[in-house]
Amino acid sequence: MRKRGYSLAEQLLDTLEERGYRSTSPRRAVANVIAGQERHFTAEELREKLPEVGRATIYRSLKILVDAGVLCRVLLEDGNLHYQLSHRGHHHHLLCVECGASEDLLGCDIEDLLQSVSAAHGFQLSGHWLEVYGRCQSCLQTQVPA
Amino acid sequence: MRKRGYSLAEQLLDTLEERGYRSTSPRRAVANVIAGQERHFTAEELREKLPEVGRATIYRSLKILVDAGVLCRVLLEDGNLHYQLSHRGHHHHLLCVECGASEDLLGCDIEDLLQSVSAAHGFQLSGHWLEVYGRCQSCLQTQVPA
DNA sequence: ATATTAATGATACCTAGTCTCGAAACTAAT
DNA sequence: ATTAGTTTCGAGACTAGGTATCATTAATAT
Repeated sequence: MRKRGYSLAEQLLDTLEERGYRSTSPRRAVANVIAGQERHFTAEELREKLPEVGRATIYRSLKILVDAGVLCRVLLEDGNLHYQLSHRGHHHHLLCVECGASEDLLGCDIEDLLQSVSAAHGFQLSGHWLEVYGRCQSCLQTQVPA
Repeated sequence: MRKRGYSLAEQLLDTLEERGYRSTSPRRAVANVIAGQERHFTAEELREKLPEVGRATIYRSLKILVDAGVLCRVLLEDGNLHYQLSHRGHHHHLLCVECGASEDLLGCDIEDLLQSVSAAHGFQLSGHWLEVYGRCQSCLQTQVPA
């Protein structure tokens, strides 16, 4: 839908502008770092990479991006909250506990299953939270190489 | 397996003793409150009910009870951590967002489903976290009574 | 009874995040 | 280009929820 050379960071900023947010230099900095992020990251990590950006601004930006749907919150097994770029729509993550890789879990029947199980209990489903932890293919292969 | 009149609070303390923990008066107080708890509760709520017990002791006790498997951590939709008595084994919760009621989700195929989905992605499953939110039967019924 | 060890509470500390507020920066209208 | 009206900013105070330290106290083993 957009011209070539249109970077991810620019996309993020455009999404914000569409929602009435101004394009400011701290937000550009945040967008650039996030766009270059290969894995999920914490607010603290973002802060370390952008020491010139105020703490409140980091948290504000994260919140805005989550609300806009371009970032999603991820709960790690240790209970820590991370963020990662979200691919369109509601989904869940497969998180590698070794290298931190994550994959989106799509096209599976979890939603339907939950719906029917809830109904069986007389519950009207309103939401759910699911994270799946494990070891990814490449970590399994490099493991015990001797 | 035990004599009659054997209360839940006593069971909790026995579980601790079996694990080498001493039976102390703060722990008895904690066990009594937890045993009488009908819903999930926060560390803070426990603290309010036991102002004579030190903060550190409250948290230490909760940790021990979670490790022992008699309590489990529950993540609410608002992101807050709660605790509730766990019925044997690994399971998930249906949590009513209106009244706070919770039911264990048992005997469903979620584990199997996750196992096969993970395998399809080349992941070796090590764990997962699932909470399901909604409205329970009785809240649905009392809703809009006019 | 005594020695040993575990557990306690007070308090200091920490992490992660929110709130406040005057200053700075962005945008739109002249 | 200036200006007016907003939004956003960062510094720093503050908060919630939890952990670490440690001298004292209490529970158990001998």
